[in-house]
Amino acid sequence: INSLAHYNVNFTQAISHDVNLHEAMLLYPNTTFRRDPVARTSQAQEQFLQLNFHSNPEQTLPGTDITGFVPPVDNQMWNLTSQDLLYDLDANILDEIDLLSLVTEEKFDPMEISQLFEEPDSLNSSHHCNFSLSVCDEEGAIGYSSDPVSPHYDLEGAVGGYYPESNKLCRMHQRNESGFHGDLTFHIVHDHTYHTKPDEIEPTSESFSWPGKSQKVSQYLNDTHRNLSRDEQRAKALHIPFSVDEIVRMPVDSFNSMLSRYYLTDLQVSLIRDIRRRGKNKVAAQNCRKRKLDIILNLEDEVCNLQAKKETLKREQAQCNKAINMMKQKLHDLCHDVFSRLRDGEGRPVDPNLYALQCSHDGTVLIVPKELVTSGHKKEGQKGKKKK
DNA sequence: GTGCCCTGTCATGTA
DNA sequence: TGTACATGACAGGGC
Repeated sequence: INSLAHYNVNFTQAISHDVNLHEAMLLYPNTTFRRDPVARTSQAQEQFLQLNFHSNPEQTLPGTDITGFVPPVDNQMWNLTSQDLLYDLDANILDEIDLLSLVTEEKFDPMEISQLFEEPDSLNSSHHCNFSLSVCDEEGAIGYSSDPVSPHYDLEGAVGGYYPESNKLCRMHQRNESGFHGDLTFHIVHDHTYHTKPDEIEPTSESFSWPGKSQKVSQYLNDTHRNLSRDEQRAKALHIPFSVDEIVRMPVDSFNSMLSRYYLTDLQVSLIRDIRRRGKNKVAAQNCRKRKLDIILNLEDEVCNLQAKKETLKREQAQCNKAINMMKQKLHDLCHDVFSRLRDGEGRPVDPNLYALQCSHDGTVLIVPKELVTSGHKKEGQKGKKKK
């Protein structure tokens, strides 16, 4: 604040002259680039898609006189303004894209990146922002500045002072604990975490970090350490203002509406579409495998059932064979008993080797010479061996 | 080191 | 034509 007063900065000139891209974002009535992070995390997607329209356009349109947004020298007012103005005007998208290309490389080398961050030349050159206030952003800063007396305000990427080209010059700033850059006039800490859950952002005692290294690198390592999916890491690195889950589950209408309403770079749109495609396919693959497993299990059950049925049929067949053999034995015994009682006309026993018993259709039993029986059987057998 | 299993991803086909 | 879904094939990681 003191520096603000001290330098007597004309924000109107600063914004309107040097920050065309974000000025356009601010002046565009339908811009959805401003979002309430609290609402984002607590409201349904259909709501956050329209968050922008809940706000009074006049409040979001500083017009040509941004002094209305520049707070008086009042800490509280400044905090409100920094939240209102700077939170979602994330000027680091392209910055993040560049970093993403580093962190998503398969051959990503943290040491190489860390060297980039450590190089004094790159640090010095990074401050050549094409910005009247010549400040650089605190990338990946978590949460708003809670220090109302902090005299450091970073307007780049906040009020909209952001050129992609200049950003390239401004990226990769070494950060320190206080977030203070010695040659910076203003420093506004704003939230790049969007909707991400606090536990995904806040470092824990378990997460490791490299002293002196960029929070970005540390965050990447933390993300990896926490097993964030690759798409989650990509989305976070590219500041995609939606969670992977939201992107995947979003109805197609809402999805298309989101793509058209929100100011998204081509790379962001491409990533979002890839995330959605991969997410959908991941679920489909899971369902497919589950289905295949169910089919296999069902087939195994069916095999078990058929095997059990086969065993039952085998047992039934054995019982039937046993019954048939018993009946044959009874028939043999019965025939033997009958022939033992039979006598021919001369009172002699009938030889069972020469005669056989034959049942007619009317139930009468005849004693037939086996010659006739065998010849008759031969005849029947020649007809088709149907009767035995 | 190797094999198996699980999971994510891609390519392709279908509705 | 775009989208969702299903599925085979492949790769990578874990055990």
